[in-house]
Amino acid sequence: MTAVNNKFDPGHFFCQNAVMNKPVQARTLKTRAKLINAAQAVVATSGYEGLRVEEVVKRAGVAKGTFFAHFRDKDALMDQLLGAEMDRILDALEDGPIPQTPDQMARALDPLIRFMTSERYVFDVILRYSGAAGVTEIGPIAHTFERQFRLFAKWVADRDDLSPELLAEGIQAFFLQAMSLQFCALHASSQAQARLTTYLQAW
Amino acid sequence: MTAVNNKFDPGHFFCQNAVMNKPVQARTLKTRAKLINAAQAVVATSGYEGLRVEEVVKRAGVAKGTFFAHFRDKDALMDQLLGAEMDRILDALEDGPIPQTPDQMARALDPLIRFMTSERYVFDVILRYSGAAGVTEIGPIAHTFERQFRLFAKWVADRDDLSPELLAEGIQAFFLQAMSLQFCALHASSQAQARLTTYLQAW
DNA sequence: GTCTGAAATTGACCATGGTCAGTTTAATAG
DNA sequence: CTATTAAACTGACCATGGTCAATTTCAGAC
Repeated sequence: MTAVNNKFDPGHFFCQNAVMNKPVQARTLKTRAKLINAAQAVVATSGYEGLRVEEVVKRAGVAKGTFFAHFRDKDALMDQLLGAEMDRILDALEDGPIPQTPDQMARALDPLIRFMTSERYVFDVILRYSGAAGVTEIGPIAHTFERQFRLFAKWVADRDDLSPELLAEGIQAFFLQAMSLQFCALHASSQAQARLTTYLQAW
Repeated sequence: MTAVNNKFDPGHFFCQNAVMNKPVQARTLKTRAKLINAAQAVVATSGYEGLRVEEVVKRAGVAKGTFFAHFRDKDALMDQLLGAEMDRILDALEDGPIPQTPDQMARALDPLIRFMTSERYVFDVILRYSGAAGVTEIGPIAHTFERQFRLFAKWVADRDDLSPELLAEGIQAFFLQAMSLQFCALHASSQAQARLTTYLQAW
């Protein structure tokens, strides 16, 4: 978890113009990497919930203002961190075989469920960013939801009663519902995966 | 919207013990009412997004500490305000006739959809509180989700292919999905109500 | 009345995310 | 090499939610 290979696409934030090559200084990438690495180190010891911007900049050896020159706000950093982790999980998912039964589907989604519900705060941020806020920018988390959607659509491509897109949106809805209920006092007992299986059988 | 009839059940917060009658001073209720009224006044002029605790206590004429003696945190106040409003909408919904078609259902839910998606911040808080955080306390918003659930179950009580409970959970999942996509950059164009209709037809 | 303990209230203080005018650094022109 | 200029960086400062030891108010006992 610490200092993993950075697959944080460089220049994601500052690429407003695809045509003219941006004069991105090497310094910028270095600082950015320092911030991300510091953040991952903090997460490794304190969890996402315990992430403090002050701590990140202290470890990265930069000023607070620098942080906000690289990330619009703390949530934007979370977006990067969580998005990257979810991408890793989705990579593995896409490599695996296509699940055939609802039970297999729910089981395949287990790693994603575990991560997304690992902390209440994590789930909240993911939900908040699952549909990108502004039309201007679609962040890493929102992208993973697109990937999810396409993956689900692929899983049900051979069903002919409903369109794969509609079925995929349905699966996504149940997927989120199953996880939401994990945090719900009224339904805390039963597991998300089991609940998801039930939904998918009906769908 | 301003200074409506207070249906904020008094003593909801401090009733830890159902047996021994609590010595709740009249002063407490009065302060509490002042805070709620002040909050509603602020919301009426600045919206939920513009709600500031400082502003509320200033209008209520109490100190900041008093606020937090009455509400665990700012979100707890939001829970009360939003829960009360949603209860009002649900009251009207329960009075009306039972919708028969998916289209009628989606149309009936329109007032609820409008309110819940009226502000991004509102939707975020509602989602966060829809499943109460701790088992110890289930707040007003979580209660409205229970009401929703029971209402949906009543709407589909005569279907015999699946249990009303499962169907109701499904409707709730689609209901939230339809609203989430409202805020999503990738699907901003189509309306939540139309999307919900599509889901319900398939369900 | 007044004494007493519990409940309610106060406001100075803290924690933390976020801002921005000013400074430093680096790339390019001459 | 120096001047120029834009990008990157700095850190003092602000905004706002939240805390808590000290104070005030209230209700019941005498």
